[in-house]
Amino acid sequence: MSAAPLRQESQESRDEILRAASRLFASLGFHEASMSEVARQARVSKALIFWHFKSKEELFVAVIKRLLEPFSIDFASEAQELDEREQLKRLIELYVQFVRHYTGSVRFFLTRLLRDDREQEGPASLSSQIRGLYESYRNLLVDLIRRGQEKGVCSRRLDAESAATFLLSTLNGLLVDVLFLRTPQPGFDSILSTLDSVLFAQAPAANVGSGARCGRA
Amino acid sequence: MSAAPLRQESQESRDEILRAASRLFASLGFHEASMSEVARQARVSKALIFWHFKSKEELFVAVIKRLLEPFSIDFASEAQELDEREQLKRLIELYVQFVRHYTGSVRFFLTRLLRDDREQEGPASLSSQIRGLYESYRNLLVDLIRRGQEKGVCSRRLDAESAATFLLSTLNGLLVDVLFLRTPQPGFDSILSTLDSVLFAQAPAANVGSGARCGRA
DNA sequence: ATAAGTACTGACCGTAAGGTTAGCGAATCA
DNA sequence: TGATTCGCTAACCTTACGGTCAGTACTTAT
Repeated sequence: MSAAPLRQESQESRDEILRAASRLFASLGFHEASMSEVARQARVSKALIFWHFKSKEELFVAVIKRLLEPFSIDFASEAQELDEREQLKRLIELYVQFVRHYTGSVRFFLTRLLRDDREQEGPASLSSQIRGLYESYRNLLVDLIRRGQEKGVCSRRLDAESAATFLLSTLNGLLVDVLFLRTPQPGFDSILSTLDSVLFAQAPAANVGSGARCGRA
Repeated sequence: MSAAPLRQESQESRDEILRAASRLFASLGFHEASMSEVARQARVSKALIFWHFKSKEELFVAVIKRLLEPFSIDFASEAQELDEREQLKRLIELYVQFVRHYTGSVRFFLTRLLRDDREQEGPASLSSQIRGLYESYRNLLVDLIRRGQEKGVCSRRLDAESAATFLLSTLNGLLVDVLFLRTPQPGFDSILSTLDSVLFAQAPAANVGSGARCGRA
């Protein structure tokens, strides 16, 4: 917000605050994380937090903004020359990697999505942003599957929309396992290879046999 | 807890409190729901709550206990004479119905699961109870699939464990859709029928059955 | 009748929360 | 060299929380 140039100390303390706040909001949620604790962990006075951010809400928004950054990778631009099947696999891999890498943030976002009822949820709200991100990932999948189907790479048993929904559903189920049940990724590989065979099986599933394994690393 | 017989008034106010508390805990979570608000909504004095339950924590536990009750249906006892395929479909249907019917409670439980870190999580903790419930549902699935495979009703492409994991993963994904993204279950039916064909894979696209339709109004 | 216990309330308490204010030392600008 | 702005803090304010307590009407048991 500040258009004026900041001295370096200011930036440093601001960062320290944001880092502490991220940690606390992520592990405790908005309401249970107190400003005093943020101040303690950032080793600054509580008043300084209110000098940088005019309210707890504003600090929260700043934290969110920071956490959302790594999500904005431009999927589309990467892996342009791969065929549809490989691109699809890459997308799935990205999803899995993302969840594994940013588990804390993802948990945080999910907590927000769970809490935010249909309440006044401005288009700039966190929930909306996350839903938007999710939608664009989904659209990428649909496009890719559709193109794959046109070229005969993907199974045509389902229309592209349904296939994407199914794929996402399974991926989200994986996410639930990791985040909620904390199972040490149990059927990860087998699930992914099953997905693979559902998506790419030309012939009806019965005779896919061994060729469907198409293993991940 | 009170072994002594209660007069009726006592039971009524106790129920009223539990009902208000359920509502508030479910929509706001433990920390944001205040005892004063519970008292207000239950139309009793705050002190009465502390007469019935000796702390907020204890009230919370009582609420949980009550919310968990409907989950303890004995799946195994019902639909005994159906064949494996039908039983499996029934189980899936139960899951879907359950999520739709107890959406509030499920959201509440998920919130808890998200929050409870590896912290002191006694075996009697809510998280453990939920995980236990989930495990028994899963075991039911594995058994059923295994029996189905022995009788040649279920596809043998995956071992029973993997198939159950896959099935659950997809179901949980559905749950994510309903709870987090609040999509008006778009691919519900198509997902279920895809699942069906993966599990039973003899003939593609045998519909998962009228019971699973779960039509929205 | 009376003593004991049940079901309940209004007023109160200590604590911790989010947030404010007055002011201090150091850098910046005139 | 002042005056001003920046980066920061200790102390404080208000509010709302979980929880307590003294007391009161009503029921039951003796």
